[in-house]
Amino acid sequence: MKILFDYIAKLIAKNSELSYEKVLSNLEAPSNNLADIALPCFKFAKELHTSPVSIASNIASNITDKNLEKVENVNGYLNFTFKPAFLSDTLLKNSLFTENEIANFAGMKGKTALIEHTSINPNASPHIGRARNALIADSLVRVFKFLGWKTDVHYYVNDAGKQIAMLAYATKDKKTVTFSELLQIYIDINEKAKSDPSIEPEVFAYLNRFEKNDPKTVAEFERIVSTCLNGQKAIFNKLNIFWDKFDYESQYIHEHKTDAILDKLKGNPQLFEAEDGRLVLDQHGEDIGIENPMLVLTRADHTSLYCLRDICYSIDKANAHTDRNILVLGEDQKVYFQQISAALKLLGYKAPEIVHYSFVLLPDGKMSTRNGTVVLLEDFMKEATDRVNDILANRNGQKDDEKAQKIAYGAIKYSILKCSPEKNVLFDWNSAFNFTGDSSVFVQYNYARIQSILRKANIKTENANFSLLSTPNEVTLIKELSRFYDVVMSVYNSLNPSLLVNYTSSLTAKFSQFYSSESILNCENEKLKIARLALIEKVGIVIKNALHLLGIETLDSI
RNA sequence: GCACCCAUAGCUCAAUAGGAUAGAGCAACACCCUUCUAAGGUGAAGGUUGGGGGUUCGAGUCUCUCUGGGUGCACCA
Repeated sequence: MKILFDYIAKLIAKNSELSYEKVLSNLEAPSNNLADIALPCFKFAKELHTSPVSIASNIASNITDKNLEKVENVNGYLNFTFKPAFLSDTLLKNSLFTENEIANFAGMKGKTALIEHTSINPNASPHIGRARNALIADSLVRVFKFLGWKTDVHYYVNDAGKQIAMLAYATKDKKTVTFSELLQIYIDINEKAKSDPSIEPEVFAYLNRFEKNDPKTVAEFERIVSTCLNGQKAIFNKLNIFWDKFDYESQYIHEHKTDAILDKLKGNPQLFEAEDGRLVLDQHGEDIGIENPMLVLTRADHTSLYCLRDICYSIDKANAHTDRNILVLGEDQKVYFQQISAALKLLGYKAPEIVHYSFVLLPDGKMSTRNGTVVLLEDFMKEATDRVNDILANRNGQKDDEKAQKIAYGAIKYSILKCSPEKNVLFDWNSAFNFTGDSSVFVQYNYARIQSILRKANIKTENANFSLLSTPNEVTLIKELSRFYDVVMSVYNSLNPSLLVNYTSSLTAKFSQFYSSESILNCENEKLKIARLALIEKVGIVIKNALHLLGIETLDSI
């Protein structure tokens, strides 16, 4: 579409007193079908001392162009409609569709991004709320890679916390521990600790021995953490989500890395020692949304607390000196992150760019790992796969695990990524398995239709004449197709993958409408047939790329 | 109590850095498979964009306020 904006801006600049730059920055591509491109003239009214309507109609009457079908004033909007043949040909020849084209054009090749995400506590199987973190971040990683970036994806493993101590304590007499039983063990020990006051001190004794690097305790912690982390990784890997590096919180304890930070803060007026010896950062005056912003860095004995280790970790990440440093974090950590950011600023480091997301809610309220009111990601994955497999058996006469997984996992990702990150997502088992309408299945299904047609046609499309594509359905589809690059860039700029879901959905709907109203293979005109085949080939490429950026796979047949 | 986020059709969500007639899907209604995959398409129906004020030529979008939901508020991670 950029190329047409440029075309119109030049045309207007030549035929009016408005400058090219001013026009270009005010042009719009209306989503209604009143015009292909429009210039709202309201802003120019003061400067030109004329009404928007007369500005638009004056310019309209000045312009004649062989590629335009219509130039008109509609209530102060200067509306341009291109001849369909020109529009189709120009857009299909000049828009960017492939990874190569887009990465080359974007001009960001070789830039580096460190992205940390998920980083959930290694205490249980992840629930679908946590999955939101991984899905959003993974899509961003894919977008950065697509644009030519080198990404370094990190996972911060909180392997030194009270919850690990609890699990270590609860499993101390067990010979083996499996991933699947951890959640129940965690729920049980939390329940038990409520009524048995002797447990808590024992747990803290565990934690204390761990921090003192007692080999036996460290091994017990490690057993829990590795069991859990491996289980979590396996689930995410099934969803094609991977990390480059796992950073362990315990290194900051065992290697005393936090000491350097305390040294650096020594003498700083914001740092003070409380009566009992704790080291505290007074953050009054910083832009932090709580009444009494204090960040407690250490215990009374000056051993580090989580936030100090987190600051240390953030500095390690900052010292990687990547072009961008991004962190995906739940909304529950907003204030905490503000505090960490302020502390980093004080120490002379830049905080990561942050992407917050809201929680997934169940129809009866919130999820809670401790109470066991959660929907586990792996349960959701399994149930969805089974249901899709049943449908496949019904349609095709046989089950197909590989297809079922691609479809089911796609549906999960699509439904979670569809919502804007700042909004709560409502998860409902009753409507989670709707595979019709606005879902990834609809997109995958139409992709399969395209591939089926291309297989049957088996014709080379290189010499296609795009100017033959002029029906309203074709033009609408082509306009939508040409937006792909802009959408990828919006996701890059806003760090919001839901835009890509909307686009994919809308592109597919437009293809589907074209498909049902125009014949492709049975098209009587051979040249038109080739042009249409070339068009759907490009639609297929964009759908495949768009889904790929969401972490969703395509199928050549369903 | 204070701070931040959210509120759009019966339900789940859109609305391209304020722009024209607020769009999809689900559910409910009427149609369309001798035709490229019907997990599809077409039509009709569904809205005082939570309430009230303000800014603007123009507000779902910005602002103030009220209501309701989410999240958080020093020695947890």
